[in-house]
Amino acid sequence: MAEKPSRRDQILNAAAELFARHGFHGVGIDDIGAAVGISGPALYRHFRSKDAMLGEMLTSISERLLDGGQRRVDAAASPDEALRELVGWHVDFALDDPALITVQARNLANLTDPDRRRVRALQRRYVEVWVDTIRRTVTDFDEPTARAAAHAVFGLINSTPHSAHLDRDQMAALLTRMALASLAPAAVPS
Amino acid sequence: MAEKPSRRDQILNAAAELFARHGFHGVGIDDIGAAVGISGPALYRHFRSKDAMLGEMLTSISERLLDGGQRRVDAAASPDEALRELVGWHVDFALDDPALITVQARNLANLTDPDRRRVRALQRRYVEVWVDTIRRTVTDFDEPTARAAAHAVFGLINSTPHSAHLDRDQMAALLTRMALASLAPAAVPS
DNA sequence: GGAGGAGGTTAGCAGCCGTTCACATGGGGC
DNA sequence: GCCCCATGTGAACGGCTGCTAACCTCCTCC
Repeated sequence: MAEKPSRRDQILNAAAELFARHGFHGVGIDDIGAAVGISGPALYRHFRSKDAMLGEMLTSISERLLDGGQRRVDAAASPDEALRELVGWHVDFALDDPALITVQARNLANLTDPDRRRVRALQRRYVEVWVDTIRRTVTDFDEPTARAAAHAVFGLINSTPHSAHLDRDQMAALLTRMALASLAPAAVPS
Repeated sequence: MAEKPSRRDQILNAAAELFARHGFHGVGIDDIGAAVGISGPALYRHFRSKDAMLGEMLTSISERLLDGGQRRVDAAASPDEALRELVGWHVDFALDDPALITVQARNLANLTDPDRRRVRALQRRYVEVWVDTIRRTVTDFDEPTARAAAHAVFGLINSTPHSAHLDRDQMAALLTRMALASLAPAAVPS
């Protein structure tokens, strides 16, 4: 028997979709309700506020990203493999949950202060995993450069939602190839 | 004598900064006014509406991107040079105007229908310039793949605003290197 | 079979926000 | 010197939106 998603999760999924498409402020409480077949204020039986929905959404994404990434790096046998695993992990995430990735990339500013602090902290730790892994394979990057490179790769991979012209597998292959190529050590013209 | 920016342009710049930081709906008319030292409704002496500001902002960015890109490609002597020029152009743009790039990447959804159509059309033409250039240098990409690759490179380059840890020149060098590497023909393991 | 809680409904309120209005003012051309 | 238009102001309005309130209806469990 497949897991029946709880009402909370239904709501969160629908809200993520809407937030991704129209932006946090562009979506009304009634819209979210309508998307799950109930209407407006019924949402308050499940969440304290609209802000709370965004907060829960973003902290959960950030936690999943961080510990999935950490786990894969820990399990990898070599730095190169770690990097490939990390790229694969992020690509899969972005392709499987484009709405969540979009919301996370765009709507940090709409969080409550405490929520934002929490999410920021998680994101920093995730970036740190990337920075360490990158520096173990691309030896000519100093730390700030590696950090900037990590953000650039996120941008590359997270671009997914804007172009659905390829099927999932082709897209995964393309993004993986491009991401790894962009992080390859500088080609030294002999 | 330096160009004195017209009031309109002052407003547009301030609004771009605010839209980039808080999102279109997260910024009030009064906020924009305050940012240029006038207050609230005075803006209506210069723009018909808040939507009109976003509309003008995005069409002007899209036009500048398109014809700068087109010009550089036309002036290039070889496909490889054309691609390098295109990457350099987009990188410069993103680094010089991070707010505009951010707004363009995130706030398409907030445009009026006719404005959105206009901007979409311009963006499509810009992407087409990239697709053609990419396909002339990376011969193993079919058209949909090249289009997806172009979007991915935009994501990579537009990630700029999220990481200001490097100075402009280093950042430009890094982004250019990564973008070109990500588009290099697939390394065939001999 | 009656009590009660979970989850839903509609009506309404309060605050915000884009926009308009009536009015001030100051610098240039006749 | 006067007029007038460009530019700015504060007050007010109307609609939208997040949230609360009051009420209904099952389903469950003793």
